[in-house]
Amino acid sequence: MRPTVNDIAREAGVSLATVDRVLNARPGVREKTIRAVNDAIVKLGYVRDLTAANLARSRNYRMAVVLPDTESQFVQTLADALTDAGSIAAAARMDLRLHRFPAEDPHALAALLTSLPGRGYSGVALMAPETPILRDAIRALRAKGLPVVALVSDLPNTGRDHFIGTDNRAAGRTAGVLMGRFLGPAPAQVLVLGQSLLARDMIERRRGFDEVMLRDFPQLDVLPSLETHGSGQTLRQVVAERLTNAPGVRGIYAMGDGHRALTQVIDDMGLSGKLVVICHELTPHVRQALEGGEITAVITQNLGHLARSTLRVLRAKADNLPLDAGQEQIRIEIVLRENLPPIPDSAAFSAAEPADTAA
Amino acid sequence: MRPTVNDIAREAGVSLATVDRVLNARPGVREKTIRAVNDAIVKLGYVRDLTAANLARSRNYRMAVVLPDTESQFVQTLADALTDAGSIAAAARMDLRLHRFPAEDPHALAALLTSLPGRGYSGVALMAPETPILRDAIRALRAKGLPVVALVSDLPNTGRDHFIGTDNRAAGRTAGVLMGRFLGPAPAQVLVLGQSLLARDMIERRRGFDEVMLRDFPQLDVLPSLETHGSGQTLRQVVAERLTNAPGVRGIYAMGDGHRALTQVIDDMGLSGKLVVICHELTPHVRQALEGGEITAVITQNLGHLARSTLRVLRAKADNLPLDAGQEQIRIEIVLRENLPPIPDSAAFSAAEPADTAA
DNA sequence: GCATTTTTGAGGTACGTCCCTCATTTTGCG
DNA sequence: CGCAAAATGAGGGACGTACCTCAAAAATGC
Repeated sequence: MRPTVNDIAREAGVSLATVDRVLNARPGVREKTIRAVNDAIVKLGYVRDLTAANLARSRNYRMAVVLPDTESQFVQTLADALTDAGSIAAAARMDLRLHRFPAEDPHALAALLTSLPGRGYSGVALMAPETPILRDAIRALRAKGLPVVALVSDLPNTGRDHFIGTDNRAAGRTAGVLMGRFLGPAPAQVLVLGQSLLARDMIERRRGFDEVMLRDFPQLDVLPSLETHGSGQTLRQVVAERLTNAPGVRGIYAMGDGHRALTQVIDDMGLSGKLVVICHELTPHVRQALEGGEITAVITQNLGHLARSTLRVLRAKADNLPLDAGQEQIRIEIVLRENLPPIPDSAAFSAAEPADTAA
Repeated sequence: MRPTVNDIAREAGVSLATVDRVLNARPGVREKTIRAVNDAIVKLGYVRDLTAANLARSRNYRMAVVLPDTESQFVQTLADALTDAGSIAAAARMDLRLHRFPAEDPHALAALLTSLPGRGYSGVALMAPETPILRDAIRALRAKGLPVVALVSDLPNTGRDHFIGTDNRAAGRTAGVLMGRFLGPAPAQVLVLGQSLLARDMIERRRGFDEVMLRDFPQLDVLPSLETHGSGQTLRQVVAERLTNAPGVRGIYAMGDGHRALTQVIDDMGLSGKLVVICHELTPHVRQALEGGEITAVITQNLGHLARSTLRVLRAKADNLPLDAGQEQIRIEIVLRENLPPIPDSAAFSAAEPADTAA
């Protein structure tokens, strides 16, 4: 049998109340007694039973997730992943609520954030570009005791409690190595596409990409970024024009969104499989293009993992508990057609229990 | 407030006892009543509180993890990851125990497995090569109600409940694409190294590798596998000999263990950075060789994830609950120097609580 | 309509921890 | 030494579910 608080009390020769005081860091216990209790804890190998602790606390975790209302597949996929993770975590007292804000309206975002503390939330996860208004709003949240977690794109100067996502500079470097090695030793030109919504991400990726290209692949000529501003129309035009006028282009690095339009141009020009195309984020479109050969490699992050990590981190922060750093690290994944993860069958339950509606 | 069983009872117009019978699939309830209760559950959005349920069940999960006693860094790293995950899961009533068996002795393994049911275990995770004796031992375990989970290397014909690891064939294919694309269009020879401990893995990797090489990179000449039998000595000799006698070798695919010896040969011959070297499993040595340039790319799986997944799956199987397929899927990861994940600082706690010895 | 079986209700205890109150003992200080 | 303050003990209710027993009610068969 596992030792319980009662065993600790007996072992330490103190009362249950004292053990409790020590365990929960309540005041009014002598240093010496604290030591005696801790010794007993170590000696018996006591581990606090989290299920019982959580029950007793009867704590609820209402968390807000705030995302831009962009209709991009990436944000949509992320939202889905978060919703999924949330519905599973509901069994552990989590109550995750998604909020969207107008992508280009920092004031609306700030207003939304300001309204959260009054609504019973005990944590916020947020994906948004960093602005001065946002910085203030986040500081205000934290001043009210709400932990704030940055999602996907870091907000380093806001004092956020944690960042959940990949190192975009390293992701750019990874894209660079793949581009360089896939293109081989012959001279060639590389097209870089970006938008500007999450400017920080784009800048960091570009920086990492250039870093590697300059250092390791001098034979490759990386053209200046083309801004697409999230418009498929613009992207198609710009890319078609470049590919026609610059026949030396053999690689495309798509840092941002708009993969659908990109795939289309490549198909239209009959270039599928003839270019090295590297992009970010494994959305359904990208998956298809990877299988179809329009896209060569994808640098991505596991959104399911990111979503679950978000919930765990929010909870740990709300309880002021330590994190398992290894588990919360979001990896930079490289996906080729050959290691495309199978689509997990969402109905792939392996249980045999009949009345599992509530389980 | 979240609805509880009491709310369900009131809503359905039945007693608490009946709700309990329905929730836990106990007999003696009319079809009609079951429906009424389930309707109330849906209507109120009731979700069983797992923390309370587990507490009430006061169920303990003593699980056995059985690994070969190979002193390879991979197995050692895996064991460490499992131990780490186990100590964290202890707070959730998990009691993970590691067992080692003599790598080449299926009888000893079978004896070990047979001894488990009598020792209070409620699940087994196992990494071992498939043999007829093992098949029988696993069947016996399952007949006694112990779920059996295969680790790293699948045991498809044993009736194991679940497999936790990567698709080795796909991993081999991935290695193949990288090798092919990294080597470029010029003809070259590729050396393949393997051992034989976990024969199934090696065969599958080789098959996947060849599949891609034949189909996509006909200019590359893949030499027959060299067996190293896990001996660094042998590996060094064999590889040195081949590299000297076959000057066309520009790539090495190391399917199995022995990275330390491999790195050494490459360094000794002054070939660091001049060959495309692809291997499996990101152990500390491999990480170092990746940074040093002796190894170009690593196909790996996240052992931390694998370990945590193992615990979750064992627990779910023990409780006969459904799995979250997406979360339990172990991905085939490609690691280059540029996306080498930082070593998670194991002391990177972000809590501020003082008396956290027991938390 | 009666006996029998099946279904339902009522109530209680347990799980391990949290958190509260009130009394009692010990300690520190003048 | 005496008094106030600090430390500790004793006890109990709560969290939400599981699981048990026994009695009562309802459905079923004849």
